Amino acid sequence: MATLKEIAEKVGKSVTTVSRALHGYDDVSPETRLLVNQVAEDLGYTPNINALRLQKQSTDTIGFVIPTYGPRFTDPFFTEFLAGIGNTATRLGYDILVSTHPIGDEELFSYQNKVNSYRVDGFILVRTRRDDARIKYLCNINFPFVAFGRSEGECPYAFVDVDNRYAMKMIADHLVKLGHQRIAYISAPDYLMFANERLEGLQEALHEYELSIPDAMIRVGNLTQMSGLEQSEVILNHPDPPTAIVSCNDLMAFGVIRAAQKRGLVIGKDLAVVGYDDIPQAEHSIPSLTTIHQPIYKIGSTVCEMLVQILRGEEPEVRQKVIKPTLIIRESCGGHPVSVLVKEVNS
Amino acid sequence: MATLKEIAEKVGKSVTTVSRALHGYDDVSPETRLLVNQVAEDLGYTPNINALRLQKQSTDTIGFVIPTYGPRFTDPFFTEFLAGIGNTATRLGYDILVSTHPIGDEELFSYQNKVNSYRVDGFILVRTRRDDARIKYLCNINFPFVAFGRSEGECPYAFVDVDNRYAMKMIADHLVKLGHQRIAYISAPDYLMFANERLEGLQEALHEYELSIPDAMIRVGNLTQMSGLEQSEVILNHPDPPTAIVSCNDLMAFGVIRAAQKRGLVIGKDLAVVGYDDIPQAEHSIPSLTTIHQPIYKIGSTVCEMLVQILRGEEPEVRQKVIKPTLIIRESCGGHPVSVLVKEVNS
DNA sequence: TTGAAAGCGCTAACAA
DNA sequence: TTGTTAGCGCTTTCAA
Repeated sequence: MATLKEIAEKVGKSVTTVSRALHGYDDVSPETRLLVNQVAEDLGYTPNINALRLQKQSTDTIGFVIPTYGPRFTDPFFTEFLAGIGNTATRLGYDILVSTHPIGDEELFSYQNKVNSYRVDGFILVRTRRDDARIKYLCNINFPFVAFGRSEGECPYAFVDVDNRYAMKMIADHLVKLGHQRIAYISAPDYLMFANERLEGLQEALHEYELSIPDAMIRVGNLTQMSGLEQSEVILNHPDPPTAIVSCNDLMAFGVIRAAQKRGLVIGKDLAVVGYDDIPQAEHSIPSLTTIHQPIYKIGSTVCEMLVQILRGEEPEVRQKVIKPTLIIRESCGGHPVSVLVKEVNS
Repeated sequence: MATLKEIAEKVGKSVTTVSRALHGYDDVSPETRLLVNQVAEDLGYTPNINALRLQKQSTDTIGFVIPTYGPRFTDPFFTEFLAGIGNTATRLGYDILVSTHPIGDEELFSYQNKVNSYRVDGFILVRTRRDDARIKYLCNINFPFVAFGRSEGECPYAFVDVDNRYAMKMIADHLVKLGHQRIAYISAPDYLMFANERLEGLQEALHEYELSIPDAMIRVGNLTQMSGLEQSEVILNHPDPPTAIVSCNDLMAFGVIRAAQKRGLVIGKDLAVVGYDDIPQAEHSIPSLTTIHQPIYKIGSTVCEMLVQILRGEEPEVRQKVIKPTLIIRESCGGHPVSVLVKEVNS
């Protein structure tokens, strides 16, 4: 409740002097400074953030619009990412203004509104699209942002991304080494940049082995477990079913496992399954899931740091970071661990 | 970039008149109003939110501090809850200021800081504690908030809660009906209000059947899958192990399942497992999990609505809502569904 | 070493 | 129907 004015009155000095004393300027007498600090302390003075913001025309706030798919929205990705940017933002003195918006045309309003009303100084973007209206808009008006993920188009914006092609190459190597030739893939909608990259990456990697994925073995899901289940059923119903199914995220991979188990297939023996994300339950499921690990928390934290650097006018050394993910080999593709486990479970 | 002043200059009127025209006051000539609106439109005028906030001394912003347990933080609860409050807040014209903070003493600073610097008009609290410093603080300074969950202490604050005792009664009834007598429980730290209520609820319900849980059969986990696994191992190593294990959340229940399967127990036959939360994978896991369903999205939405009502000075009809959850019976406790499934899987 | 004045963008009481 | 004035809380230039 305390304001500079109140302190000024108590101290018998002007508001200006109080302000300067509090900021440690050296053109204030030691006694005044001491007194001012004392009184400010007593009154529990904290600057009014809105006055500050109005005055300096910036908000020290970062916008983060979470793209949702529906009310039942629980992708574990977001909490971990949010923790990454949240903790970092707090550390650097920034607030995070979060809102949620279903993917779609009016999603952009959510950004425009925040820009126009001076609510935020910059944005963090996730789930980039190949043709991304958000990126185009922000680039156009030259508004600061950092994205997790690349996009098509020529705007040279700052981003952190995971090397999806490299990841798919590791998966392909692994599966081929295990003897798989008929491999299916469950992708996500084509407009999502990562879905596209992963699909292409897998195809290219298999191409090196003179293998390819038949069109019928490529299905598109919506990233939920349910949809992984549905799409893998289509695949498994095929007259010439695959021996391995790669999914572009873990949630759908669990759907695949569920579908396969439903029809009596033993994962790791009759069918190999690979996911992508390494969400916590990937480690503890039965069977545990072979998948690609991305350091989500770290990525969130890095993206946030880069943005703050940009906001502060310190151009970051690297504006485009590409991180190599790791392949985590567990039980769902077979090999030694699985056969052991299967015996245990069925005994 | 446009301000009232600019519009005023373009139109040749005063700032005041422009302001009034834009707000639809009726003491502005129709021509002026039309012109002003026209120019405002052309210039893409949006009010400067910080000026507005400074002027009316409120922020239309709701604070939400997510209590975290560590960097790897992916409780699906939070995204769903966040979607609930986020969508509702947007609809009602409020912003959500999110921050994350590890549970602990300095968690309170995060609240005090936001209050003192006028960053938010009110808070939404989750994961209430029996002795909750946040609640005490906010009650003390009479700052608006609504919580998901009750607390001990005499402050009559507004909350939404799930009837935990009722939920545990349903679980007890179900298990006893299936013939279980030796039941174990994996709880969460005692300071968490819900953990305490659920434990007491289960004990009371079993008491009606003249049953009780031996001390050795009550273990405390930290809500993660890993910890469910660890605690259930202790329980299962007991010379006289239980036939059913109830966990106070789904994540730990999955840990229990994992531990049991590791030692060759068939869930639903050798051991019944019950969770709490009904997170998405509860439905799709193998075996699927019998658990308590709470409408998290709806609760988030309701909590947000109540808070906005309070902020607007409209006292909500009910300040303390208690919701009855539902028991979702699936495969993990056995009965018909499981035996069928087990055959399928093992065939 | 200090203070007066102006200004950030907006609203509102009051006067004309 | 419109404009002047003051004020929200703060920083900063300029003058004393």
